[in-house]
Amino acid sequence: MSLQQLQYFVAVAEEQHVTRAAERLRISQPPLSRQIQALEDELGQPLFERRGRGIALTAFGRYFAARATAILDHVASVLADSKRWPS
Amino acid sequence: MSLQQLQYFVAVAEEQHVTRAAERLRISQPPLSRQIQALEDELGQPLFERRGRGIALTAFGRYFAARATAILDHVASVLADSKRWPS
DNA sequence: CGCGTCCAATACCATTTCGATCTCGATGCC
DNA sequence: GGCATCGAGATCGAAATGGTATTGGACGCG
Repeated sequence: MSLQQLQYFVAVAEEQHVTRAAERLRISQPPLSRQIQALEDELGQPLFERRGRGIALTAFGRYFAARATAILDHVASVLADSKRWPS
Repeated sequence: MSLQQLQYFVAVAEEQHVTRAAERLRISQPPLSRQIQALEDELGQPLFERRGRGIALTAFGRYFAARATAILDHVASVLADSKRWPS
């Protein structure tokens, strides 16, 4: 699991749409799909249901999105602190 | 910044010794040194003072170690939850 | 139905990143 | 001074990541 995967996942979860999330992240759609799959494999849980057209978060996906966002916020706050640190 | 860099940094901070930390992490010493440098570059702050022989945490390094540990704990707890999730 | 469109997944290749080995420079100890 | 220790630098091979092209399946519309 990587912070990048968390960022990718949160983007997809917010957009509910892989292609749009990929555009937002400035990458192309296939690598994004693969990172999401890799994350699901590692977690041992599906994050999205694959519908005919598009995707939808599972219950676990909703839980995980909340936790992932919290972690990313934590990271962002530490990064901001480091910029403000009295050197 | 990556979770791996945080793990690497915490190991070095705990060991206060790059080579021992590398052994604990099951990698070799040079890549570990480089990851620490990359992290310092990104943070814009030195995490360690390079002494003649060995290293020592800076004040910022001590602060950052605490935050990094918290983030890693958060990640570990989410991972553990995902294993326990009622599928 | 059947065709076109939309969307994610797959296949394949290029590039970047990461780790291992070897070596050097600096420092402390005898 | 000579030697051991420790972190940093250089170089190479392996793994991970991203891009392009394409496929496969589902929906909408005629």
